Amino acid sequence: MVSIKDIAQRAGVSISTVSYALNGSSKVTEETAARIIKIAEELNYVPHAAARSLKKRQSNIIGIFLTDFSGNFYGDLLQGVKEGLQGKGYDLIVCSGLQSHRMIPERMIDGAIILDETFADEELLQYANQGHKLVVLDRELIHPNINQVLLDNKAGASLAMDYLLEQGHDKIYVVSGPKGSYDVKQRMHAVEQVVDRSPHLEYIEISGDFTKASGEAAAKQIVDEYTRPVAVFCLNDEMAIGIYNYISNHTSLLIGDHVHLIGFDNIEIAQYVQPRLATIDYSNRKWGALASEQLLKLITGKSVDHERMYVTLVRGASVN
Amino acid sequence: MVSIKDIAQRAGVSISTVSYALNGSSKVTEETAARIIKIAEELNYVPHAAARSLKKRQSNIIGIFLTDFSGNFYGDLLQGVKEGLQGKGYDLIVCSGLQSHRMIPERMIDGAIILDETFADEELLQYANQGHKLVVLDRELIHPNINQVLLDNKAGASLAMDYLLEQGHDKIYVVSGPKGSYDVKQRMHAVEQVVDRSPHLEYIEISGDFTKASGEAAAKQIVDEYTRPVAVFCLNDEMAIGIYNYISNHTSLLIGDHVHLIGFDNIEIAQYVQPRLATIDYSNRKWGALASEQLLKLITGKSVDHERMYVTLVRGASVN
DNA sequence: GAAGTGAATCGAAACGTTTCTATTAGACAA
DNA sequence: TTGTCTAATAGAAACGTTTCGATTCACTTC
Repeated sequence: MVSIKDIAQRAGVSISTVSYALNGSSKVTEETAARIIKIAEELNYVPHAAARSLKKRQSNIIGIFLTDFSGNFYGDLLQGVKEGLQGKGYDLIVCSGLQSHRMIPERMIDGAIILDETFADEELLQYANQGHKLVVLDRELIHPNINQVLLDNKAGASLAMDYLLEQGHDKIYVVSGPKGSYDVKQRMHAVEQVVDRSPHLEYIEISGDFTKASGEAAAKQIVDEYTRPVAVFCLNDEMAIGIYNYISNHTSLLIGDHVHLIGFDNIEIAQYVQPRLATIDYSNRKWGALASEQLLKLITGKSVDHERMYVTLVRGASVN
Repeated sequence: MVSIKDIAQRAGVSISTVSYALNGSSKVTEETAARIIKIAEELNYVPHAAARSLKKRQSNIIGIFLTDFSGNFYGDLLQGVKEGLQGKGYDLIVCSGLQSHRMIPERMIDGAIILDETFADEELLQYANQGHKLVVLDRELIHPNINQVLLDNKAGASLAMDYLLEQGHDKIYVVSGPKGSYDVKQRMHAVEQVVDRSPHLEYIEISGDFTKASGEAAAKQIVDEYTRPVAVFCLNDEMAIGIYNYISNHTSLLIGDHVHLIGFDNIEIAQYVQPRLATIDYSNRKWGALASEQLLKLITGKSVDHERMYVTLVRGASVN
């Protein structure tokens, strides 16, 4: 592999001159610079990322961490992050899995966006204490090196509950999500608030884990207990899809008729199932863009403000 | 940041001893090793990835390159790759965009899986010539440092065409994909073969680019020309979904009735649209696993064989 | 014409590792 | 006692950069 040293030799200059020339420093004459750059191109020179980041103490890479790659969730978010980083001199890498946590302390990346339950709060705080810059999307964490862009979960859950209430229900099944999840806590909290202020309303919590399979399990329970039309609020769309699957494969009940169903996230499938799934919408793309924007501010030492992602109700024939 | 040097100082040994101890070399006494490791833990030591990979000339990271993050395509593939790498000492990063190509020549990764049209063949061959190990999923490329795991596109396209033929069609619209794409060429080639051997069959090519939008545009053309029930083969499901969108929003025609439609890829949405989209199926997860397996073989110098991904027909009410 | 100035270039140290070679100190044999 | 061997440890070079400080040399300036 050709290094700066080879170029120096061929050009008859010192390696420092080559480095300056290649980095566009004004310390070197235009003509020598041009000559050096030409030689570099001829030799097909490419800088060695590890060497450079060892010396410069930065890699110009930022990482986004996801719990897993499957699911219909991430495409637009990643696209948003990528766009937010466009032209800022940073490259994006996507990581998943416990193994990959090491990228942060091993200083392979200059900053991280976290949407990954497999990180513990303490772990993240430790990284932040070591000077790493983080943006968290799935928890609340106060630290000078951490910023957060959170969904307005409470507003979303309230919207969903109110929509079901409009239909005159007095009993609502709520299919929850992973226990530790911040989003779940927030959403459940809002559910309870709605119930508290509605005299004749009760809710039944069915525990889920945000997967389709757990949606199917929930559906089974709901169907087994079925006596009259019911309302169901799934804390995410993925589980709602599971409910569609179960209901249509194992029963003759109809969604939107016997089972009034609303989800959360507005994943793409939501608009293709019959009847259309009512849900809570927000722009994943914007979320990603906001996150990367905040992270760049953190890295460059600019002041940051805690942004919030607003949500809206998407009505659908799965309710009413 | 604490380095090996700090540990050495604190333990009263040389840095080489620390390095040996931390790497589990048998050159150092068990007790000193234990002592050093304890200190390292106390100090919260983490190796500096860049320094290590500069010296060792490898990063223990492999990268997968995708054209873009959006689309309903990649989840399972990535999951498969990740699983294939499990416990092999390599971490996975996902990259997208022209910018990120640099990861390869800058030696940030030890190998790459390519499913990304933004790489030119020559570019990849150049990398291979420089000793980089690659597995390509979207083209045919012969080189000792390149392996390929390709879809059986021809079989898939033939299956799709034959399925439509079974319904008695004598005219088939084929919505194609990006011009340069290997998969598209293969599929179109198979289409032509089927047409050649079927006396009374003609096909009309509509150019597409694998996006939903281009599916909608194709649908418009098909609808404008509509006189009697037609058959449509979309070279991927994404465009087929575009056709669903257009037909249901702008016409009173019915898919499966007036328009017999089949796609390719069996994306998740295909099973939720009404009527179910007929398509060509293969396991993305397996594809990814195979790819990573081949890449590891390439990296460790084992002999490789060119694997192939087989496909099957998924019947659906969108045809017939 | 000597001293000073500034631009261009060079040399060397440093970043944090790994690993080759050298040193040290016991253990053992003669 | 002396020498040899071995196990443990230390020292130093190297990986490919960047960057600080030093050097050179052609010009001014007085």
